[in-house]
Amino acid sequence: MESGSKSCNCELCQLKSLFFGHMSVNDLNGICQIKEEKRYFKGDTIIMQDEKITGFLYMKQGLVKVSRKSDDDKDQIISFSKPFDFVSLLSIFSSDRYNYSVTAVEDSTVCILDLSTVKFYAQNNAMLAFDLLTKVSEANDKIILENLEIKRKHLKGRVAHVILYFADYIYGRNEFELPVSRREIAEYIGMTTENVIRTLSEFRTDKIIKIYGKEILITDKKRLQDISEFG
Amino acid sequence: MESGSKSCNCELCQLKSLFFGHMSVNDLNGICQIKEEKRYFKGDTIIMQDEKITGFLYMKQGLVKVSRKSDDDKDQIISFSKPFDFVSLLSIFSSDRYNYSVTAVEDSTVCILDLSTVKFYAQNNAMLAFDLLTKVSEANDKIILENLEIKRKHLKGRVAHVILYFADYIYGRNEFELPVSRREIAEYIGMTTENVIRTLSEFRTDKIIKIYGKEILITDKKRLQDISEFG
DNA sequence: CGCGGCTTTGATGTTCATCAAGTAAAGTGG
DNA sequence: CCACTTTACTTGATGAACATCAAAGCCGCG
Repeated sequence: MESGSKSCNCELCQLKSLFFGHMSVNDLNGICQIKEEKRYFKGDTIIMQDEKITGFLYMKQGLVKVSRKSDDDKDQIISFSKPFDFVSLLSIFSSDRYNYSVTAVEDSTVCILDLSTVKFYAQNNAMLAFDLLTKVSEANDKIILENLEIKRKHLKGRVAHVILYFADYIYGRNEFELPVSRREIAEYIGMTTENVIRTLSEFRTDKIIKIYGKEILITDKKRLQDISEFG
Repeated sequence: MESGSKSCNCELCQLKSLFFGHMSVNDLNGICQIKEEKRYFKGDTIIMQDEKITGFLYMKQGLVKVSRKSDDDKDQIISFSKPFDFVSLLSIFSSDRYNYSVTAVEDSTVCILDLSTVKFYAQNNAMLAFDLLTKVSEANDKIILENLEIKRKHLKGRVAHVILYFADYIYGRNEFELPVSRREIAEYIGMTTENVIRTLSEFRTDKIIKIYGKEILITDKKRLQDISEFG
């Protein structure tokens, strides 16, 4: 079923099913021909706030932060997202410019399709559009729920929550290297850098975690969960 | 083109274009036959968190709050929404139960369609699915941006922001009756009821607003905007 | 008429931001 | 490669912002 001239492996991509499970092999090849796979290094900007939206992006690998710079020039981090979370979905169907920036916090690989092409297919393939609808809805729900969760906690609970977020949701283990700076944690939970540091130090003093620079090791998970839940 | 037995006026509804601009007259009549128009009074619960999602709702008239009760039994208000904001879109395509409650804060009229029917149409009508995609994306974007805006402000800025939100966005005039209690404002901006009241009193003392119970009159809008922006 | 919820104000204490100062780490240019 | 600059991290001291507690008035409703 090789039809195009360019080598194309989208059919084998494990992410195919997420959006394109309901596309014909022909259409998939059509999309595949125009895709561009791009690699970003930690710190690279993938999407810049206020830029015109021309691409449909999805992450194959890595970790990114979604953030927004407000009028007073301060960054607020909206979410840390890994593959299958599809952060670029945030405003591509509702705006012509990005409301948020996306930055790699770990080396990341992204597939880029031409947005108008994807829109064209979506407008002609109800199942594809419906799949996108589901994904957009899921991605947004996750962000809103997570932000509510953080909002109802105090400083310590928020910091505990973030550590658990990385341990359980992002890495799936109790020892990991923090992919972000103390300041970025602060921008995420809406507290100051100093207080994030102070809280981490306090957790260390209380033997809840061990810290070696960016390395975090959770030694008393139960306590951490209690603090997150409220304490 | 009268085909059904039930009287049906969806074709005349001004909201038709929002979702169903790309449906055939026949399909529209099909949907219209099963629609139920329902009236709610101030205080009524329209959607209950954790309930099974069976309906596709949209507001024709009124004002509602979208809120979530957390584990510790406290309410957090996510947004105040008026017609065309389509709050029920929040999780109907990503979850089988509601993540949020919706409550009328003014008398409200809502149209209810059977969700599985709407899904069926969406899965067979790409333009309809695409329209829904746009709406879902818009509704979520608005919520996320608004919450970021509030998050970066302090108490006074938040209260000022809420007053301006009602004045400019909801009512379009500088004199209006607050549709919500002080406590609900507090639940929305993430502060205590006492401090919301204190701040309102302070604005009154400073001759920025006048207060007669629930009636608010903005007398110094420039100041209020400055405080909201940051002061 | 009395009860419960909403509103208001004051007093008090806690939480958190800010300021300051210093160390460590990492990038930059000669 | 080293001096230099910048950025990240850390801790302490102080004061501001905010929550909590308490008490009382108000209003609607059974």
